[in-house]
Amino acid sequence: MSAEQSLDVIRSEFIEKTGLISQAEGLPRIAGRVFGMLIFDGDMVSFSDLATGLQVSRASISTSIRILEERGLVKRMTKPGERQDYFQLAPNPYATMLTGIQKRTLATRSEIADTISKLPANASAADRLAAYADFYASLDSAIKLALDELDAPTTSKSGQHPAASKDLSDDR
Amino acid sequence: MSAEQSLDVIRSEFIEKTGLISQAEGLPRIAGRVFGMLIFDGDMVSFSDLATGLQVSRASISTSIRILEERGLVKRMTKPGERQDYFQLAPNPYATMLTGIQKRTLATRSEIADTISKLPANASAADRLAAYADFYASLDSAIKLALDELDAPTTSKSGQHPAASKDLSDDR
DNA sequence: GTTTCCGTTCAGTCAAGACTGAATAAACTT
DNA sequence: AAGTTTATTCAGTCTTGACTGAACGGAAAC
Repeated sequence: MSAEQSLDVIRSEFIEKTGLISQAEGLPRIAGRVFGMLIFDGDMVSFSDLATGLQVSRASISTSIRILEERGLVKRMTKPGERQDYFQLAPNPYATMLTGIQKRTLATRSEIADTISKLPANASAADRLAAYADFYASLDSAIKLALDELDAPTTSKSGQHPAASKDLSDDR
Repeated sequence: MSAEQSLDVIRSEFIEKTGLISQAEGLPRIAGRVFGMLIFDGDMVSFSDLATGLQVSRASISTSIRILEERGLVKRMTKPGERQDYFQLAPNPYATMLTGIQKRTLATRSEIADTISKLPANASAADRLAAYADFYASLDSAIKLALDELDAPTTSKSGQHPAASKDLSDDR
């Protein structure tokens, strides 16, 4: 089962994928599908395009868009002479996602540090708590690196990103 | 509100924190509290200690432990002459967590790559899909770095971890 | 063999939240 | 002003999954 697939099938499979992926990241599934549709269809997708294209109520589109806007992943646009709202991906949505993750990581890291600071000096738990904090510390510095890698302006003339050609099979 | 706090209060606040943190990471809250209790109380925490200490049903402890064991975060032990099971943190739980995250990241990365490979050469979506894939690529390499940082044996004689002394306020 | 102690499984309850339809609001058209 | 078109809000439904109590199974103690 393979060879050729119609672009429509590829497209809708991709949108379903992004729905599931985003769900795993903590977003509602529909918001993920909206995100996927914006990736695939590109600029200037209208509100009703989203509702009909994803076969979902306009109310769901409204709340999904709100969530995506709050997270800074999507930008709302208007066309002169048109009443509808149009949407597109925000400039660098992925860096924004990472920044959000970073914020959360930093918060939990400092909560742990807070507990450690309250601990009496002889507490036997201190070492294990420190290891727990270290985990979030290295997570934090890793995110920082990923951010650097991601929003490096990429001098090459195309919008091509640096990691695009990375070998996918080089795990560990 | 401050000055001194009893160790018990500090402990239970910490356990509640880990419950919430783990919930944000996708684990059930009780599993997070079990994890927190193992961090704080250390080796050899018995099954019934967990149930009574966290004030939850033994059934909940059972499933939480199962989840934590499946993820490789917790080890089950027994004491000679005792019928009860005892638990402690697995050797390097945080590296294991990262490995799990890495696995998922890699999976979604290859799903996106799969879609890209099916795309006709002239597809306008190609660039945006590539950027999406790049995001997971840099996430992946960041995780790899965090792993290196984490399970570096740390030559210093104590179990102290390298990032322990990192300045918490150096964000970006 | 019977009892006791533990852990697991399973059916059922409960709460959280995703999604919808209907009502509302706002802006433009006529 | 009345009527369209479009987005948001809100009450209600439905699904998912966390958690519990009770039944079960197995292993040691008696």
